[in-house]
Amino acid sequence: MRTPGADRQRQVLKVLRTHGRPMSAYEILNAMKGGESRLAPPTVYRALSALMDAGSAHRLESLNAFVPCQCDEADHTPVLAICEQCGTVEEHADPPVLERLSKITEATGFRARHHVVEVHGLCGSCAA
Amino acid sequence: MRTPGADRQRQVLKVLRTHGRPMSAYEILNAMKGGESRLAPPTVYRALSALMDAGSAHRLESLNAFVPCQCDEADHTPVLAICEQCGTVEEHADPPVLERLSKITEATGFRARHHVVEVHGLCGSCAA
DNA sequence: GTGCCGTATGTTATAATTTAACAAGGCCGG
DNA sequence: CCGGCCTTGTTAAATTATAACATACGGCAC
Repeated sequence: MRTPGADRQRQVLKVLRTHGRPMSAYEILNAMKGGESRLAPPTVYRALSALMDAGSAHRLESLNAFVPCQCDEADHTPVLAICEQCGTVEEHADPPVLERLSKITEATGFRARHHVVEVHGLCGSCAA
Repeated sequence: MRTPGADRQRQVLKVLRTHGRPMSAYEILNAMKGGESRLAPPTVYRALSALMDAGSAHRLESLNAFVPCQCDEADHTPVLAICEQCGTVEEHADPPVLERLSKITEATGFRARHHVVEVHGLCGSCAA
């Protein structure tokens, strides 16, 4: 299996959007099992993989969890702000900071290809 | 168990430094088993945890792997450049970029506490 | 010293996450 | 129709991480 079904992708994206917080692959799996009894992890992972390729979902590397993309831009590397208390994730776009990161790493001849930027802290509500 | 033994910590750090590339916890475990037959994952994870608290090791969130800290500063959040080809990791310090990340996320009232910044690409040797 | 308590350490077992490898179904050209 | 290929599904297992339980060590009251 290579290309995950477009229907599956939509289904996963819907679950992610409904939930409103980062979800682990198994949380997604269980949410989807409600409507369909037989469903295995690879199905979910493949759909997630396709969604991420399309930029419709992001993976939180530091949490092993996934969120739907919150902006509409197709291709972008987000800065993700993750609330340690309530789990909400805010998505920011900031090309200059990515540019800067590339510059820093290129000091040694490194060729930057992809950035992972996650900020942990407290969201406005939880910090108040 | 709370505090991992200082001896264990040194042992883990030595393995990490000897290896020269990111290691998974289980790679560390196996490397240590060479000299000592009975050794369990929690021992390694606890030592790693203490090393990271001390800033002597870093976790690569996007690889689920660990590297020894390459600079001497005690407390710092590194920018890690990870070569996708050969696996080497270069460590950079750049407070301004972290500052900038905090600024960006604080636009919504977010209070930044900890940054995860990893750049994937090709190191100088592999890009050549 | 001896017995008790708390901290440090170790181990077993299992949970959670991810992927490899195999199997089955459907569509298209011949 | 039939054979191959692309898509999808499933089983099983590898990898990563932690909870919960068990043990040992060391000080301190007595």
